[in-house]
Amino acid sequence: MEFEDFQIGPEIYGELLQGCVYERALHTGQQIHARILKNGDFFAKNEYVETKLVVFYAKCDFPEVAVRLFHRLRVRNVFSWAAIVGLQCRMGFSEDALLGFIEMQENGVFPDNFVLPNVLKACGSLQLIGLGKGVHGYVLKMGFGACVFVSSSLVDMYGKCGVLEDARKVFDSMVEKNVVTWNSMIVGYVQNGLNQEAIDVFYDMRVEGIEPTRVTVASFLSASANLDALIEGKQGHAIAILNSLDLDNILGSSIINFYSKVGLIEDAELVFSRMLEKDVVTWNLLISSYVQHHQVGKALNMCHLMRSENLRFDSVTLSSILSASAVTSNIKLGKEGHCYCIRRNLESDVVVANSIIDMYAKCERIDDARKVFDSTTERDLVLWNTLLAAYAQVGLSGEALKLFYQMQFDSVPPNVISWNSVILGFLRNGQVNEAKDMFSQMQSLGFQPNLITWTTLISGLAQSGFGYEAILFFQKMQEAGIRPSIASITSVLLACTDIPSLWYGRAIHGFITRHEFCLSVPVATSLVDMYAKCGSIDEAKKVFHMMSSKELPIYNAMISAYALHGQAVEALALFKHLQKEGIEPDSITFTSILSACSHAGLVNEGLNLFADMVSKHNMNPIMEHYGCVVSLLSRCGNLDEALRLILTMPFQPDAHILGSLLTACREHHEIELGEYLSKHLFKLEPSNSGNYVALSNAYAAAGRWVEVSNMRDLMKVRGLRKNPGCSWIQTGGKLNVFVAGDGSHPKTEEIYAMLAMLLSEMRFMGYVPIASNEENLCSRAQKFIHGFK
DNA sequence: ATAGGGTTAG
Repeated sequence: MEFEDFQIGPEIYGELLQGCVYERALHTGQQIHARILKNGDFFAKNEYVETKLVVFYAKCDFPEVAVRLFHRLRVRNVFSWAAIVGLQCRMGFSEDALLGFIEMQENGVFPDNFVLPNVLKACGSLQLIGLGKGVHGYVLKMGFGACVFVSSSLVDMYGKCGVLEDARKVFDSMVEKNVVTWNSMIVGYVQNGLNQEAIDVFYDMRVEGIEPTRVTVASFLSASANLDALIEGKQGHAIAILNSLDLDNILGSSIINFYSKVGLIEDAELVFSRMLEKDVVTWNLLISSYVQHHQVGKALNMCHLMRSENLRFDSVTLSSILSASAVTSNIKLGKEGHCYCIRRNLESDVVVANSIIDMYAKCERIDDARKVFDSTTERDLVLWNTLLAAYAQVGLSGEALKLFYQMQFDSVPPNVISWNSVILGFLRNGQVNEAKDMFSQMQSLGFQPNLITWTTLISGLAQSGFGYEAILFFQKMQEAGIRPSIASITSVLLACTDIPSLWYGRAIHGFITRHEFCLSVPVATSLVDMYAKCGSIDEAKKVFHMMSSKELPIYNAMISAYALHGQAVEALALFKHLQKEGIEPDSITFTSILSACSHAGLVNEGLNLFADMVSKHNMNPIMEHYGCVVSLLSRCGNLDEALRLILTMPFQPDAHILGSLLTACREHHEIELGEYLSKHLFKLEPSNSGNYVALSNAYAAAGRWVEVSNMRDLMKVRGLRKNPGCSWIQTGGKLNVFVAGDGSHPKTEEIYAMLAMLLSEMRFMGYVPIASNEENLCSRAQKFIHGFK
């Protein structure tokens, strides 16, 4: 028998093509295709072979050829339709897939259980819940509900459309479930933020004894990461290892994401280092994790390494880089990032655009932020909120409010974050009543104030000098059942400092202890500050010594406390101790220690420290540092040198530093210079009562009592609050009455008696006199007595 | 049929 006698039919080629589909062997399949064509029409025009060719090219993702062959088909059966719909689905052409689904029915071909999963997938990705429900009806009518592939796709479709109740109904009604069914349910919950439900389904699945796959574990890890669920996530990692799941990019990324979100960066780094192949997502995860934990240097280093692995930055990488620029106010890096986005066409991405706007805002370039905002076409809620927050931050409440109305005009309804920013904007601009008004408006419109709303108010009120109201809001927050955060506690402590009220301060301290808040560094720092400023250095010391591991901020607070109480020796000792502990002092430390020297009149120590700060610690002095030195120089009567320093320092003098010189003018009877400085000061800060007090004191020192009482009237007219310094004006005023009364010199005892009265009056007004108040008053009184003798 | 990453308020 001759070999040629075997008749090889067209079906054999169909089988061969099917083999190529399984193997995804494009090249072999193309050779078979060539042979079919060579063999002539009997083979090439066979319906089975033609269909198989379409299926082959479709499965091998060769859309041009697949579609061309499909259009040439004389008979389009359910198999070729399924191949084309599936191809369009895989290529992301969901609309075309659905058009195919409709067209096949118009041509009398009934979709089968191979087409339906793709159709449902297309409905899901387009979120066409109406059509999806229609397909669901078709599935039930045609009896495909029992097919686990179809029903799992229904679960997925409902999940993608956000209708979790229906996804669950389909899921629960399924008699036969496989791991994909379970996975689809878990994924549906995770993607819709129902993380706890996802975890519950995962546990049910374990009880049923279904072996998890990479998909299961990856989704479970996402849910754990979103819930900060440490134990669950670690279990997920353990399951991945115990089941010897392949650590591919997706599973690996999920593990890294989990560790990053719960703050275990070292573990994230370890998993990263063990991954054999990494893609842009893997790198981005570690980069954004570094940025979120303010390790910008490490993040940028990772960017360089990523580039050396020949991976391109994408929009996610860029939003991390721009965030890094924002948190460090690095405008140079930010602009480079912005340029990169323009070159690579990434600015059209809303998240990237948002990061660019935020970057410019945080680098104090609000006009540039606005320009970028105006250039965007697609504006989501976050984008509006970012610009709103930028205006609020700097107290441009009018702009913020305009934006708040404009976003509603553009049909973007504000959320709690938007309301919080508007409130913040008012508070930063000193518009306390407007802020409170917005607070009640938001509630009447059905928005529940959250922790940040309350904290914004408490902090804003405390900073604007409404200490009592701040404390009241803190109490109201408890009544609303919101547990305070560290930020709200430090804010309410600031409120106690503002009043100042040792009584409330102690009450808040008691609250902290009762509610078992751990004495964290920021809380302890605020407590030290509060006790010091409310007059109890002993309690400040007690809190300070309670902290076992001390960090720089609490040292700074304690040094500043000693400075305030005139205990410069203790401040200097603590300053030395901190350096012995190996802690490098910062700019704030020097502000405190210099002010201690300045209050105690330790001229040489202060000048030496100032010199050390510049030469040994390589720091650029800020206004406060100059202020202390100016005050030191003034104190020893070196007004010329103080003025020279002000004129040569690298910035315009602020009200505080001029005020400090003004105070010196009082001490040294330089009334002309004092008046000259005052003119500038009232221009700079017309509402700073300290300036009025300082000038009044200068007048008082010169015995010009008419001007003293004029200044008091001026303060009254301008609605300025009385502060502890005002008592000194009164002292001057009353001394004058003494002197003028019968022409005799005032007696020491009587003056002291009067000072005692003043101190009790201060207490009555709610001020807790601190040691320096008493010392100041007494020493000044003595000077007067000498002056009058 | 199912899977991973980035943005806003104190």
